[in-house]
Amino acid sequence: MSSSLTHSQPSASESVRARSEAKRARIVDVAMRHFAEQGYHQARVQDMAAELGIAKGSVFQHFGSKERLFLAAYKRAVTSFPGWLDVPGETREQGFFATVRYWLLRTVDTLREDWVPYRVALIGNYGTDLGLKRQINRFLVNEDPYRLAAFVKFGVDRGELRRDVDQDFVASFLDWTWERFQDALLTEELDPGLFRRHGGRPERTEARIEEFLRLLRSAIGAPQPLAPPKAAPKKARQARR
Amino acid sequence: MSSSLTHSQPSASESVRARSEAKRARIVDVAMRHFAEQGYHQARVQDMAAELGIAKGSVFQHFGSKERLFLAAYKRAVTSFPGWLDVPGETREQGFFATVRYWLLRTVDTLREDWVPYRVALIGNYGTDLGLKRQINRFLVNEDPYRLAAFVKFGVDRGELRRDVDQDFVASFLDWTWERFQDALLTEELDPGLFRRHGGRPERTEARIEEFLRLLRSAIGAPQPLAPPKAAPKKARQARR
DNA sequence: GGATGGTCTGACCAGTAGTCATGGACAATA
DNA sequence: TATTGTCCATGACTACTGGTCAGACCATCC
Repeated sequence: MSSSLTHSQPSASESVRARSEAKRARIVDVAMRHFAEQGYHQARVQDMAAELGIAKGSVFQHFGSKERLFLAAYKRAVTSFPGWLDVPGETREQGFFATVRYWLLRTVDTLREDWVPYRVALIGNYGTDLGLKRQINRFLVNEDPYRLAAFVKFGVDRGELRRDVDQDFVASFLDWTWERFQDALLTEELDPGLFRRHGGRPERTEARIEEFLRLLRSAIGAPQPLAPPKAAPKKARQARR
Repeated sequence: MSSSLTHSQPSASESVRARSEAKRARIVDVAMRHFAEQGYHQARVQDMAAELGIAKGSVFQHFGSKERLFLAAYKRAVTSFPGWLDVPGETREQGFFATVRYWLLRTVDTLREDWVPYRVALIGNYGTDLGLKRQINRFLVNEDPYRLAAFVKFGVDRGELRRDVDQDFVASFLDWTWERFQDALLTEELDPGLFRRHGGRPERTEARIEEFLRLLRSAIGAPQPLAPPKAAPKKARQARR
């Protein structure tokens, strides 16, 4: 990116640089909120500048275009999320699907505290131009911010995931279903009507999660995970109406 | 809007109505192409009007806003697609997953002939505002244009789908995975780089489809599709195709 | 012919992303 | 302290778009 590291100027250009960096960060902060609250197209660069107490032109001087500003906000939002394997050691020891469950349960709670980054990610995934989406995708492919690949490898190494299918494909499958399910789950309270199923009662959330995990395990789990002599768990069959 | 249907005037208001309808149809036709080629935001209402040889104002008179114009285009695109069960009787008899395979194979070919409706659908799903997406979603929920519910019921009735999970949830799961896989598959040649996996060789398409079907069948298929005939099948390890 | 109602028009408006010449703040130098 | 040069903030400005509307236009109906 920059060549600041080659020169070891102590304070001069360094502080200037830090100053500029700090300003960029402030702008991105405000931009995230605006994008999250208004959506990409409704958000006004002018409003962000006003809130920051700076001129609109400054924003463009720093980011060049609204698209790139959003991209910066998107990247910050996504990189602020933890990776798949950033779970308590205890959960990690319980394995792959326990980790998936952990995140599903956790995300619902986390969301209530701070939904801004999630909303920005959502907008990046569904609510911008296809051109922007292409750049977003490139970022996701190159950076793998959630460390999905390592997570799948983790599952395979533990023998929890099937090996008769290309590992990348398993990762994709997890990615697809996880993302859509999470969106359905989260937007249910955050933005009702945005995704398919509209009626779900919130108190059924945990049951839905277990249902999802069952399907997911069937799909990508290793063939016989429950073969050995477990003490016959009485599978409650009350699911059917 | 108008109360023409209450009066049974034969030709007068009827022909006017037809005329108006025809014009709307022409506009939607052109709009579809423009949206498909340029994307939602890059497409200019002015350009569409110019191509049609009419004034921009007329477009707005008929549709009120660009959003509603796109919505009309989207609806036409989606309803132009066949439903899940609109397959040759032969395929239908082969069952649920054979039908899924049929559509996966078929869509790739169909796309090359006419990619406009597909592109419009894609833009509706990923490349507009969240507000528009909400309306799109409402349409999909209310109309179920692909007859997904009936298709899933078909699979359940045939005993090909598992019954221990809510039927709606199975439908959602199929919807999610199908859509993402299809997008990945189709955009691979149509728009490389739009979705996650970028490297796939086109000649591997059929293999990928079989891989997908295997995962899908594991996820939502009935537990033991190959149990009955043999006396004591020893837990077949190999997933049957 | 004249009245009537809907349709088309294009000039017009409001509002936004993006530009740029200007000027100021600040650090390095003398 | 004065000078100089670099970078950045500024806000007036442009280009262009979606959207509006009063009136022209036109087909139908008395």
